[in-house]
Amino acid sequence: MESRIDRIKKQLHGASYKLTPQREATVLVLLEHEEDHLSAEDVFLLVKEKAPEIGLATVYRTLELLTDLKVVDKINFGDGVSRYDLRQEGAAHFHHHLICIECGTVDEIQDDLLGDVEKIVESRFQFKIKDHWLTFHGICKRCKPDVEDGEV
Amino acid sequence: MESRIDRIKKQLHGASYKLTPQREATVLVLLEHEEDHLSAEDVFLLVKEKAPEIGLATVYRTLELLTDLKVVDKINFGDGVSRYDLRQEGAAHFHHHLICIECGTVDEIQDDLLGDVEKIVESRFQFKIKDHWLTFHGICKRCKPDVEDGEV
DNA sequence: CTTCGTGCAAATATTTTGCACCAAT
DNA sequence: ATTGGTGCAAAATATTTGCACGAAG
Repeated sequence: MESRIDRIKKQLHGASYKLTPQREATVLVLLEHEEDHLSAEDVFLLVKEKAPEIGLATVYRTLELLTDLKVVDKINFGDGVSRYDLRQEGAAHFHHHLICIECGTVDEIQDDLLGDVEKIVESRFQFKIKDHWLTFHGICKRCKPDVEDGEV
Repeated sequence: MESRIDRIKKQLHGASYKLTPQREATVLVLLEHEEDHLSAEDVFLLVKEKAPEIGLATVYRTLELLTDLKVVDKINFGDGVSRYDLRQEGAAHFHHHLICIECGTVDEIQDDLLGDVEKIVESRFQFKIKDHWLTFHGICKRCKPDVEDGEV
């Protein structure tokens, strides 16, 4: 069976790029932290553990490359920093985020919630949708004082 | 009849801030460019025309103040710059954006499209929604080659 | 030997902060 | 006098770029 990194390697090769050790280490960090929303600096520090000689500029260049290839999405939560999220393979759409204004946690929603909304927007505004970004700000279940939440 | 700027003035006073000439010039620029999505630098250059002695730091401080008071929303389209949008008065929710990947135009949608989606998210994830950000990327009607668009 | 990719340092861009000064109580 | 607000310059942050060098065909 073909692994995720193999497929990313093929994508790179298909676009005439090499999977150098630095790029591989970067992709591995992203795979190992799929749940997180790492900044370039975060990625840099984690990659440094595998490949201490790597430079921050290379991480930026790799992340930009992966963004162009649609391997990752570059997202922005309004703090001054860009964050990088691996795309779900084969996902038609970008996933959504729930940001807790109490604790700052960012949860992801993979569900496709916008099918109906997109139909409305496409017909009402004659706008051909290619992708969407949906973020909710609010209070997550862990911070809701009035709820006795079973698990976490 | 009470004007928009008067109400903003009252909001400032209510929070123990003054509407200084610099702040007033900044708010006026925002009111005159309600359709646009101005960066701090954009606002600065426009305010300079009314009040040439103003400093960029003051514009930043004013925009931050207005953001805190929820007079404006600070938004981020992924280029490295924050942009500032006047809130619709009385709007329960932030408006949505349509970004054209061909021509870069940003259109606004005031419609509240997410009522049903929010209900689902609140119950499924036990997440109390306070606000949302929805942006669509795609091709606007002006850039669609196959459509003979009547107006605009 | 040519191309692509890298590390480092310098440059750039954006936003924030320190501080002295000014205006209005 | 005290407070809040400002302009300017410097600092802090985040990201990009120039360049010489190294690795791989």
